[in-house]
Amino acid sequence: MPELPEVEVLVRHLKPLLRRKVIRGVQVNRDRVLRPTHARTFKRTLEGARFIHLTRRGKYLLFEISPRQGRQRRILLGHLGMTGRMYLVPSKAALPKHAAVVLDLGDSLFVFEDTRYFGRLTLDTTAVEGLGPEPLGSDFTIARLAADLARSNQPIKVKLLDQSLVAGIGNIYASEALLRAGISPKRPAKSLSPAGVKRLWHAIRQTLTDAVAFGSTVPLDYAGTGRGERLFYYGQMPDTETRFDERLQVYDREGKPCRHCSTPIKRIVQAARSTFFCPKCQS
DNA sequence: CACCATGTTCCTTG
DNA sequence: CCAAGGAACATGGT
Repeated sequence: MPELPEVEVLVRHLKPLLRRKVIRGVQVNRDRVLRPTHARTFKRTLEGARFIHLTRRGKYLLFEISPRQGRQRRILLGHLGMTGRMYLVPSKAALPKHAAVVLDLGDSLFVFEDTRYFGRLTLDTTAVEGLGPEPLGSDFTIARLAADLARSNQPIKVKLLDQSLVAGIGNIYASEALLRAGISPKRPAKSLSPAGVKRLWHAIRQTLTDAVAFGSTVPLDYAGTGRGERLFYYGQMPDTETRFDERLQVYDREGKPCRHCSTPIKRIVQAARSTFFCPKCQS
């Protein structure tokens, strides 16, 4: 579930639940997700620490924590990788098979579950230093996007996955944004016209904004009753029954009719990843 | 068994 | 030095 919209919704959900909570205990089941922090350091730093703020940067979660007395506030950096989830469960709840890290908050447990263990929960924050602007922030301007694209020969779809260009777009929303902009994923980044860049800029922001809005309508229940806890990547709207995948225009729709012109959606592989597009709507 | 998967990083090649 | 491509990471679904 991990692109910017999913992370944004998760952050909004967790923020009030974690505020001022003190970490009473730390259980690390998979050292790899702490990289490069050592389990010892991780436990020593977090035990007794208090959650102060939670923000998002690209696909990363930034937990600001206040360690035990005297020490400087620190950032605990989270990333969901491909299959990561973070949620709270009752203290006595059974833990999932792939619970990588569990934090005891006294009245509940914070669980970082990750089937494939590609995610992170670490005290090393260097990963966010190389990120480009927030796509929904004021630093991400049409002029900046145009200037950055003009220096790249990469196919535009591949370039959109470059987190130093703009932070937070992943494989699903890259295809979705390009359909919205009417631009072929195969076009070299530098070949986009000024008008094309402008359409892409709007498409990126609209696609992500819409996804966040959709996710915000999905009832999340991490409190432990066990239903609706799968985040909106797998969720559905309570009113319309619209499933997440039914909202997508091209992603994972190879061979199915384009929702705009009925032309079969095509799938190609770029940089070893699937790209979906409508050959008629995009050029 | 084969192939595919929401992501990032490292290594090789040019 | 940089750009681009591919493999690796690890597990599960179809």
